Amino acid sequence: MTTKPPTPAEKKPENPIESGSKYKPAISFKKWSFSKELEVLEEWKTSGAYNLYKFDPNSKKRMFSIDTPPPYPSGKWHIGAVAHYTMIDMIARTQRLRGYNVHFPWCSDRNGINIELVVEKKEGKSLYEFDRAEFIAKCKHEITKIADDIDNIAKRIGLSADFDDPYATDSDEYRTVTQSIFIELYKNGFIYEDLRPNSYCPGCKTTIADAEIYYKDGEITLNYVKFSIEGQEDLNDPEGHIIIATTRPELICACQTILVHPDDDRYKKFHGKRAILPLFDRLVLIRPHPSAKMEYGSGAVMICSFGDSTDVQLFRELSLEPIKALDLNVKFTEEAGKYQGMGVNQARKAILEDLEMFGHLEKQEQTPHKYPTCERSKDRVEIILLKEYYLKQVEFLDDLRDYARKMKFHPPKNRNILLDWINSITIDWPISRRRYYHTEIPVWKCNKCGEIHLPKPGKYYQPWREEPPFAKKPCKSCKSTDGYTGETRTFDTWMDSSNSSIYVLNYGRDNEFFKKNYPCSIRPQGRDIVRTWLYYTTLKNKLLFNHKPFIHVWISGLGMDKFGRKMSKSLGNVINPDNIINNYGVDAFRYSAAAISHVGEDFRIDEEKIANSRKTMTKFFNISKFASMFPDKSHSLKTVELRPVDKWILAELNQCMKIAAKGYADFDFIIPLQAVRNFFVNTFANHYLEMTKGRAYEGDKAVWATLHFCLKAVLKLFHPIIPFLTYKIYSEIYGKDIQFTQFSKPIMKEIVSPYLKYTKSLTDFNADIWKYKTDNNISKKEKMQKEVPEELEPFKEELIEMHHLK
RNA sequence: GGGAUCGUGGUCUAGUGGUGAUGACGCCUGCCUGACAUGCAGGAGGUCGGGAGUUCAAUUCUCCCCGGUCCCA
Repeated sequence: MTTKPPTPAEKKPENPIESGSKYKPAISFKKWSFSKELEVLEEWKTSGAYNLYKFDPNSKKRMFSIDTPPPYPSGKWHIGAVAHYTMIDMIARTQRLRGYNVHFPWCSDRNGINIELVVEKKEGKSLYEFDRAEFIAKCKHEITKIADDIDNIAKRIGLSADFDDPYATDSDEYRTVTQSIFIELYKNGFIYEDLRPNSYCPGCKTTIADAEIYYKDGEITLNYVKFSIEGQEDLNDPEGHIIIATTRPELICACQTILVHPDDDRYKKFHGKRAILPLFDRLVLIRPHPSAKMEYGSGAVMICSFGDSTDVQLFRELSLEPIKALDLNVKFTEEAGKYQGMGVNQARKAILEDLEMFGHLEKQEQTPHKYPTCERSKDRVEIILLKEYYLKQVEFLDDLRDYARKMKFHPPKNRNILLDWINSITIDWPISRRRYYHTEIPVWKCNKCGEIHLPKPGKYYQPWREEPPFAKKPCKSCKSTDGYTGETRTFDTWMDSSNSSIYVLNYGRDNEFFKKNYPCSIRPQGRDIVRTWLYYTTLKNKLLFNHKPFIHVWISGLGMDKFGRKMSKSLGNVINPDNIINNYGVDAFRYSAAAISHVGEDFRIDEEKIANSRKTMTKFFNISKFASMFPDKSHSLKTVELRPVDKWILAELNQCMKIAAKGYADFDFIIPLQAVRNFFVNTFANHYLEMTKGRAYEGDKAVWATLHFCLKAVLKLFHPIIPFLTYKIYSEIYGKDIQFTQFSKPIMKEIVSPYLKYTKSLTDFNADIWKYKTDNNISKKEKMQKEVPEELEPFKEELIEMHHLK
C-alpha cells in the first residue's frame, strides 16, 4: 500500500464547506474517525438503545428469534469467532429493519470439560483428587473471570443483543430445564441404562459420544504373531500355527475369535479349528468371515474386546462374550493375568517382549493408521465396557432426515453436512459422563434393588450431595426402606446445549409463550458443530415435539489466516481482536467480515484488508457529508418535479434495493454489501452527484429530495453491516435512531423504470469524456467541444454543465 | 476405498450455450476537478482447474481426471 504525502493545506482551493457557502453540512464534524464509535456506544447507553434491544414479548410485530450460540469462554476470543458474532448481529439488525420484533438473547456456555481442564492444569491435579464441591467452586470462579472479557468485546463490536438479561448454561435456572427435559424424556421411554462397549477417554476419564471423537493419522507397528493350532502345537510347522497380524497385541487376553477371509486359500485348512492364545493358553475358534481382508497383514485377524469399533460390531454380530480387559483407569484387569495393573502401552511392550521370548513374534512392520482421539484432551480413545445412560436416536433417523430437508439452510449445500452425519449414526447416544462441572443427572437409585427413581421436574437437583425429595418413601419397586443413593454422574454437555433454542423461547418457564412462538426462527452457527449442536438440537425437538427446531439454519465457515491456514499458536498467526478493533475500528472490521466471502465459505482474515476498509468508511462518510449540505425538510419526492436524471438514479436505487433485499433475505451479506457499495460509490457519487451538483448548488429541490431519498435508503441498507457510521450520520442529519427504523421501500417503479436503459450509455459517455481529457492532459474544468448524442437528449443540460461542453 | 461440496485475474466476487468474461481490494500511470489525495481518472493482470465429448458454437451441458474442504469406512 502506498500513500502519497498529503497536499499542504495552503495549496487547497477553498471549498464551499469551509468557505462559508450558504450550504453547510448537517453533519457536525469534518472527518470520520473510528474513535467516534466509542461516542456512539456511549450514546446508545444513555439513549436507551440497549433497552430497545431487549426483547418485548408484548410487541404486535412478527417475532424473529435467534438462537445465539452461547460463546464458550476459553481464553482470548478468537478473531474468527468475533467475525462470526458480528455476522449474527447483522442478521439481528437486518430483521429489525425488516420490521420484525427481534429476540437476540445474550448468553454463555459454561458447562463442560474445557473449564475443568483449565482448573486441573492450574492446580496441577485431576478433578478426582479434589473435593467435588470445591472443584465446582473453582470452575465457577475461573469461568466467570474469562466470560467478562467476551462480554466487553461483544458490546464493543456493536452487538445488538439483549445484554440486560443474559443466560448461562451453568445457572440453576438453565440446569433445571435440562434436568426437567431429561425427566420428561425418561418418562416417555426415550432413555435407558445399559452395559455396552463405549468410547472412553483415558484423559477425561469418562465415556464420550461419537460426535466428540476426532480421527488422527499416524503410524503404528503391525505385529505378526504366531498362534498354535489346537492338537498340532508346533510353531515351526506351517500346519501347526496361524499367523495373526495385529496392532493391539496387548489385547490378546480379550480375544474371542480369529477371522480369515472365506476365499483365502492359505487358511481354508483352518476353518473351524481352534487356536491357542499365546501367553494365555486359551482356545479360540478360527472362522471364515468377509470382514478379514486378505491383503492386510497376514490376512488373519484376532477379534478382541475391544480393539476398535469393528471389534464391537463383530462381537455383536457373532454373539461373542466380551472380556473386560481394561478398567476405568485404563489399566488391565485380572483377565490379563501377570499383566494386570499395567497401562496399555506398558502392557504392549511387556507382551511383545514375552511373545518374542517364546518364539511367537514372527515379524513387525510399520503401517499407516487412523486412530480415534478425544476432541478435548486429544488422548487416544479406548473402547471399554461400561454401564451408561443412553438417549434413543437410531429409531428416529428418518424423521431427523425429514426435518433436515424442511429447514431452510443458508447456504443450502450445508444441509448435507447434517444429512451425512445422520446417515452415519448406528448407535444410541450415551449421555452420562463421569465429570463434575456439568449438569447433574437427576436420578436416585434404591439401595436394595437399584431401581431408578426420578424427582419431580421444575427444580435443580444435585443427587451427589442431596437427599432425594422422596427419601422417606419406600422403593416403588421392591418396597424396601433401605434408602437411596444419588447418581454421581453428569450429562454430556450437548444434553444441555441442545436445549438452548427452546430455552430462549421460555420452554418450561412460560409454556403459553413457547407454544405461540415455537419453532425458533434461526440457528446461526459454525460448520464445525453441525454434528453436535445442530444434530442434537434436532434430535431433542423430535423427541419432545415431533417438529423441526428451526425455520432457518445459518451455517458459517471458519475464520482462517490470510493464506487460508487455521490460526494456531504454533503457526504464530493468531490475531488478537483487541488490536484489530483498536487499530481499525469495528465498522471497518465488520465491513471486511461481510465482504470476505459468501455465507458458509471459510473466510480469510487479512489485516491489510481491514485496514483498507477504513478508506471505504471515509468514502461513505464524504458522500453523506455532501448530501447533508442540502436541506431535506419542506420537500419530498412527492412535492418536487423530477427531471430524467433524478428518475434515472431512483431507478438504479430500486435495482440496488432489490438485489440487497434478496441478499439480506438469505443472510448472505456480501450481496447487499457489493450491490449498495456499487450503487453508492460507482453510480450515485461518480455519476449522479457529478451530473447534478450544479442544480444542487442552484437550489433545485428535486435534486435535494433525490439526494436525501437515496442517502436515507443507502444508510439503512448499510446499517446491518456498519452500524456505527450509519447510526452517527443518520442521527446527525435526520435526528432519529436508524436502528429502529425500517428499510426504505422502492418507489414509483412505473415512472422510473424506463430510465434504467440509459445507464450504460450515460456512464459510458461520461467515461469517454474523462478518458479524452485525461489522455490529452486537459483539466476536467476545461471547456470542450462535444455534442451530446441524441439518445442522451433527456440528460443534455446536466451533461453540458458537468463536462463544460460547448 | 465410498460419499458430499467447491475450483473464474494475487485475493474476494458477477455472469451467460454465441460478438470485447462483472465489480471490489491490491498493483502501475497521470491528475487537486465547487464531498472526498483515506481522493479522481486511466491502465496492466485471467488457457473461466485439466482432458475428452455433445453442439455450427461451451467458462456455461455430459463424462473422466486433478486439486481444496468436509463426512464416513
